[in-house]
Amino acid sequence: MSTTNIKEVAQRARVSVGTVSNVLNRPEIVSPATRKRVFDAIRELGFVRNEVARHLRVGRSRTVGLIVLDVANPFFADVAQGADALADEHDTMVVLCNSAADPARELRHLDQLEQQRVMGILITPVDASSPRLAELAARGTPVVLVDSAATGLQCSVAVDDRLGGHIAGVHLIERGHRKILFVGGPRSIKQVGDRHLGIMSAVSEARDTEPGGGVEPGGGPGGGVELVAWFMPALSVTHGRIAGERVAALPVEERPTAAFCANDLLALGFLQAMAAHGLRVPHDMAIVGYDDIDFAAAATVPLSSVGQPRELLGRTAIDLLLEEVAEPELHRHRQVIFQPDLVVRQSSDLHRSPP
Amino acid sequence: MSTTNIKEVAQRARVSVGTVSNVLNRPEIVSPATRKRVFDAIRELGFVRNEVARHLRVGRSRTVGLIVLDVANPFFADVAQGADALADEHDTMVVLCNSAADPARELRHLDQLEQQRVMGILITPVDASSPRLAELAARGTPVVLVDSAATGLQCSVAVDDRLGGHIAGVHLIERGHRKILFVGGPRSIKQVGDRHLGIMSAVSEARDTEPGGGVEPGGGPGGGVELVAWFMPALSVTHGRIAGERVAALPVEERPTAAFCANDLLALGFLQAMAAHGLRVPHDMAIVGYDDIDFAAAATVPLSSVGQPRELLGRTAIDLLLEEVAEPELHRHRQVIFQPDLVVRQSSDLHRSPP
DNA sequence: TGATCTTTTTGAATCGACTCAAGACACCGA
DNA sequence: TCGGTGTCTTGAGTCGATTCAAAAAGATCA
Repeated sequence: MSTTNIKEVAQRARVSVGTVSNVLNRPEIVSPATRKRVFDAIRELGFVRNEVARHLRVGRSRTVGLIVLDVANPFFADVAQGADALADEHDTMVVLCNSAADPARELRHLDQLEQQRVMGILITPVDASSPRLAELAARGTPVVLVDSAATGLQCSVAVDDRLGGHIAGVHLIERGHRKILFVGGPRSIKQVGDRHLGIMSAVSEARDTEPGGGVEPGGGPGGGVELVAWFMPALSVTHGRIAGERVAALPVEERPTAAFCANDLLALGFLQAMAAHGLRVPHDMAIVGYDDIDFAAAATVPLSSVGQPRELLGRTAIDLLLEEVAEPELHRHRQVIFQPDLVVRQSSDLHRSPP
Repeated sequence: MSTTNIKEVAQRARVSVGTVSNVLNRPEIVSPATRKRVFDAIRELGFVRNEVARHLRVGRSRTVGLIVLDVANPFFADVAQGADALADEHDTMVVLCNSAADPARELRHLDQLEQQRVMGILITPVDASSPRLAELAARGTPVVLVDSAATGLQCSVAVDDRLGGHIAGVHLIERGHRKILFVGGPRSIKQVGDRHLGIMSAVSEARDTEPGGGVEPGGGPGGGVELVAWFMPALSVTHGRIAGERVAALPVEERPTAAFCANDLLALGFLQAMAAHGLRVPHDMAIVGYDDIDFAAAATVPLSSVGQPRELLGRTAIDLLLEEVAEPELHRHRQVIFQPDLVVRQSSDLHRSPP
C-alpha cells in the first residue's frame, strides 16, 4: 500500500500535520519557505493524498455515479461522454455503472454508490417509480433521472419519446405505409412504452383524418392504418435480428411494409435479418430506428432514425446535479425536456430505393 | 446527508457499536436475539453503512478502475462488460474512465484513482512505458495493462496485434491486391503501430516469395506489393471518413485497391466515404477493419475484420488483478496473449462482389 | 525596549466503522 | 456455592486528513 501519510510528510518537512494540510488545501496562507519544504518532502516521499480519509472528514465526495441501461449501446456512451466532459470542468469524476436493464443489478449499483456517499447519482432507471430512488433523495443523495421524466420528486432530463414515436409514425404513414410493425424492447422500459404510444397516436390521427384511403401509392386497399407491436426481451442487435426473422417468415400478405424499432440496435439487427432473407430495404420493408447513433448512418442501408441530443442529455444532467448540490436549500427540482428530430435516410425513403 | 451512523443504530438497538459492527460483518457470532434487534434498528433508521469510513479503517477498497481509450468504441464497451461481469462475481465494482487517448486526461484519472486507493487499475494506456504506471505499482496499486503487452513490471492481457495485422495483410495480398493502404490512428498508440508492423511484415514476405508477379488477377503489372500508411489523428468514424475522402480524390491509377483500417470505426467511416463517392466495395476498394465489433457485420457492406476476444480480455484482466491482490507476495506478473482471427465478409471478398 | 498588531504554525478533536483484549454472562458439574 | 468453560458483548484506540482555537513568531511603531 501507498503507506506514506501526511504525518510522515510533516516530520520530514519539520512542520506539523496542520501545516501540511494547509499546503495541500490553502497554499496561499503558508509562507513560501515552509511551503517549499513541504512540497519537497511530498515529492521525495512520493506522497499521494488519501482521498478516502479526506472524504470521511469533509463529508462530501467529488464523484458522481451514472447508471445506464446498457454501456455497449453507443447512445449511452455518448450520454456518458457529455456528462464526463462537464463534470471534468468541475473537477468531478463520473463513474459509469451498467444495470443491463436488470433491476437487481441496478439496485446493487445504487447500494454501492450510496454506501460510497457519492455526490449524486444520474440514472436511466429500469423503473423510474421505484421507491428506492425516492429513499435515496430523502437520505441525502441527490438523484437526476436521465432520459426519463420525473414527477417533481427529483430533477430529470429527457427527450420527448412520445413525440419521437409520433414523428416516426407520421413519416411512415406519409410514405404510404398502411401496415406498420413496432419493434419494442421490454415493456418495463418507459422509453419503449412512450415511443409506442407516440406511434399509436400518429396512427389514430391518420385514421381520423383520412378514413377513406392513403395519400400516396402503397396504401392498403382499405385505407386504414394498421399497427402491430412486438415487445422483445432486450433492446439489442440480436433481438432485432430475431424480430426480423420472424417478420421475414410471415406470408407476404400478412407482412407489414414498415418497421419502427424502439432503438437503433434493434433496427440494425432487423436490417441484417432483412438482408439475410433477401428482403429489400426500403422497397419490401422500410425501417426507422431511434437514437441516431453514429452507426445508423453507416448501416447496410443507411438507417432513418429519430435523433436525440445525446451528449447534451449528459451535460444537462450533470448541470442539474451540480446545481442541486451547490444550493440544496434553494434548489427547485426541474424537468428538462428536449425535442427529438427525425433524420430520414435511405432505409425509409422509397424515392431513393432501387426500382 | 444520510447522517445515521452505527452509533445511533447501537443506541436504538441498546447494544454497543462493536456489536453493530459484528452484525454487519460477522453476523454468525452474534446471538439471534441481539442480531434481530440490530437489524430492526437498521431498518427503522434507514441506516446505510458508510463505505468510506470502512475503507479507511480496513485499508482495502472493493473498487477497480478501468481506463480506456474511448468509451464510445464498442470494443471497449465489450471489454468493460467482461471485466464487470467477473468483478461482480467477486463483489467488486468496476469504475469506467475515459482517457480519450489524451495523456493529460489519463494522468488525471490515474491520480484520482490512486488517491481513492482503489484496489487496482486496469488500463489501456496511451503510452505503456509511462513511468507513472511503474510508480503506481511501486506505491502499492496493482496495475494490469489491457490490450497492450507489458514487459514484466506488471501483468497484461493483450491480443497479438502484429499477428492480426499480418493476417489482414496476407488476406488482402491473396485476394490479389498489390497496392494497399493502411489507415492508422495516432502513432503514439501502440496498437496502431503493431498492426502496421504486422501488415508490413506480410507485405515484405510477399515480396520475398513471389518477386515476379501476383498469384491472382488484379496484381499490379510489376508484381511487387506496395503499402502506403496514413496516420489519422483519431481512431474514429469521422477520421475514417476523412481518409476515405482523401483516397477517393486520388486519380485512379494512384489509388490503392484495398484498405486495412486500424479499427472498425475508421473502417466504417472509410466505407461511408466510398459509398458517398460512388466507389464500390469491394470491387473498387476492398476494406478490412479491426476488432470485429457487432456493427461491423451490420455495415453498408458487411465488413471483414480482425476479431479479438473482447469480453475475455476484460475478464482475464480482472482475474489477474484479483490474483495479485489476493497474494501480493507469491504473485508473479504474467503476460497473457490471445490470438486474433480474421472474419472475412463481403467488404474484402471479391468473389461475392457485384460484377 | 516594550506594546500591539499581523502573519504563521501548531496539535488535539473529529469524521464513522472496525478490531480485539477484556469483561459479562450463562450453564454445568462437583 | 464455587470454579470452570464457552458464548456474547463491550468500548477505547485506530485509520488519515481536516479544522480551528490558541500559541508562537514576526513586523511595526512610539
